[in-house]
Amino acid sequence: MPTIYDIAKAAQVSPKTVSRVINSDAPVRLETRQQVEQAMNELGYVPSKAARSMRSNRSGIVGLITGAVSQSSEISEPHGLPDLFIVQGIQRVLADEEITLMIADTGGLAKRIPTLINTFLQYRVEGLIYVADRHQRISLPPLPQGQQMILVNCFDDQGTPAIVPDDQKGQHDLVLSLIKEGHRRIAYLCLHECIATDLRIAGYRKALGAAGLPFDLGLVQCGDFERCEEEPQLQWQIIQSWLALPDPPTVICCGNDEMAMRIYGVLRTQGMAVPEAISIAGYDNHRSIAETLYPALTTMELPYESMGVAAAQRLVQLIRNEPNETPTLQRIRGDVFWRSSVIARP
Amino acid sequence: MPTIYDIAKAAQVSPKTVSRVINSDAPVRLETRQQVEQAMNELGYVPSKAARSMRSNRSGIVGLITGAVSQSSEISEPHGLPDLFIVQGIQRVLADEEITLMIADTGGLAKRIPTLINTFLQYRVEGLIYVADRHQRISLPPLPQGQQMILVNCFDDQGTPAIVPDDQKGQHDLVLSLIKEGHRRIAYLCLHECIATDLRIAGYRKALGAAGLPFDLGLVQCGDFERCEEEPQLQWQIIQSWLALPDPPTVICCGNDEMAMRIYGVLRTQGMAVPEAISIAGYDNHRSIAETLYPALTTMELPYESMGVAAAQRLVQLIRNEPNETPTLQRIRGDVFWRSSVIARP
DNA sequence: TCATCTTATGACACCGATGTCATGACACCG
DNA sequence: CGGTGTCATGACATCGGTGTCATAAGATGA
Repeated sequence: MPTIYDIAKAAQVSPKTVSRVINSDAPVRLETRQQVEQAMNELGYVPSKAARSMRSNRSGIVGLITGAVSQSSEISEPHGLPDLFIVQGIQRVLADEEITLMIADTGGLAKRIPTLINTFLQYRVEGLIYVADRHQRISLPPLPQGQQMILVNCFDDQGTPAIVPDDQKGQHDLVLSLIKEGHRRIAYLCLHECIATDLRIAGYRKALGAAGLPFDLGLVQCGDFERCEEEPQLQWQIIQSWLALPDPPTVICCGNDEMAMRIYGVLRTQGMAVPEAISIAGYDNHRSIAETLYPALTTMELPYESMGVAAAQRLVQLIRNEPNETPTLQRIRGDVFWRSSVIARP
Repeated sequence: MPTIYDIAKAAQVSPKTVSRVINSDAPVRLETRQQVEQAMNELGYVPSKAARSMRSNRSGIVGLITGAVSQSSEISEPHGLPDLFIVQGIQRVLADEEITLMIADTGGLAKRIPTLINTFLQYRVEGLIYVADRHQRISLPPLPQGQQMILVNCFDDQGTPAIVPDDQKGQHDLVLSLIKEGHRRIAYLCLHECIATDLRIAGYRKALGAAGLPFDLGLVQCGDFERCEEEPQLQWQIIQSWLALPDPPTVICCGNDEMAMRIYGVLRTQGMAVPEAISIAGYDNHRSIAETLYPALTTMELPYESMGVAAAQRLVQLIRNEPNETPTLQRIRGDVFWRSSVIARP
């Protein structure tokens, strides 16, 4: 691979002049420039980032740590929307900023994180991004002074800037949409106990309150049986108990789109049509499910892509040392995606 | 960030001795070593890969180009198994080899590829991997002499080493499994015309032939209507026509798991139970669909993860200049995943 | 005891870029 | 015509490591 010295020799100028042509940071005579450019083309010159970043102290690299890439396949637990979508958003923003993304993967093992961070530090990354696979509280090892970091889909107690989904507002908005369509009895088959579930139940409750509807504790049940064999029966028992109520629900909100997909199966096995017999709503807007299901699923977007965009933008701000007034914990909102699994009620 | 010079000063040795401690490539007196190590710990020393790779000419980086990260969200076309799983496999192997992965994304625009390659060359990557989103023939711009590259899920005419799924064998094995379970009339609702479809139809046909069953052209239909509004009706028309045959099929193979999921909906809307009325098989083993559907879907694995592993291993071989006798085009086989959407026939 | 070898360490150049400063050629101005 | 400023270019040091070679101290052997 040729260097500026090779180019300099070929173009009969000094290496520094070649550098000037490359960076156009000082005037170069047209004729000289052309000679240099010709030499670069002929020799197939590609500048070395290593040499460059050594001098300039700017690597142009951001490191991203995630369990996304390998987690889902090693651990067979039910997974919601793949956090890959977060990476998408990040990637898009960084590409525009001409920053290269290095991705490392924990493989589901948190203990690998310090090693991965160390590798990134060796490359002198200008920023670090940690992406969690679900909304959670975390604690990462301390970083060198001045090393920027952003947390995505998680937060810590050290005041590291963090981007999380607005789960409360999300469930709130979804339930409000259902109420607007005439639903008055809204059941909620939620996920297991976790931060997202707590926030969403709070949002569900708040929406009911805002519409003057009573909060019926019996209409909120955990429908997450970790895909055990009896899950369909257990879920059907819950639904049956709801249907047996004097004032049964007209719509079931599911903890995520995967659960909604399974509920489709359960209901149909029992001869109940969606949405004619009962409406179903999901959560995540996991498009490969929500759009593909028949009928297509009404759901609340888990705004992973937007979260990625927000995270990258904020990191770029930090790197550029631009002032920003964003609170440490930044909650990102999603939209309701209205599809045919919910029908309006008179 | 401290350098070896800072460490050298603190430990009262020369920079070269610090280097020797780090690399343990020459004997260092125990006492000296401890002084150096203590200084490194106290100052929080992290070696600079940039400086290192400049001297040693080894970056420790492999570049990966894919449309995976952003494609699915920008382009709303039906997508099969996310090629992210390929990246998983690659990641796992490279992590073991202490190689760092840089990921760049075309954002669905092929014209960005030369720029992305150029960025990687600036980092002096030791190898390049191009991952396509579906099995296809491609053509990439020429690389500098000696630059190693591997194609995954695609191949070219220049003899670049390539890893592709064995689509023919895949459909063949799936159909053979169905035949073993007593199915004799096997319909195939395939995807639109493409390399994978051609190979799979060939495999389907070969399996029938091997079992002495006739190949009935009428039982192979394209069921891919690009998610248009009328898709369910159009699919139902095809299925109806099959059911009206004197000897109707007992199982429908779908082009992929997403199509199978939609067929579930169509059949159930028409009051037909899966698998009691008719069995369904998919393709891809897209686990978040196949395992979540109710009943769970029998399907052929599209071995993306294995392909990633194979690609990374082969690239490492090339980088290390190890001899290998693998053919240019390496076909990777998957397994049949037998679940409850297919029942045995007497 | 002296030549030879091994061990432990340092001096110095170099990898490929860029920042700083110097220099020569002109143009411009009074 | 001499001083000043701009343009175009080059010499040289530097970033943070590592490869090469030199060297001093101690061990080994005939």
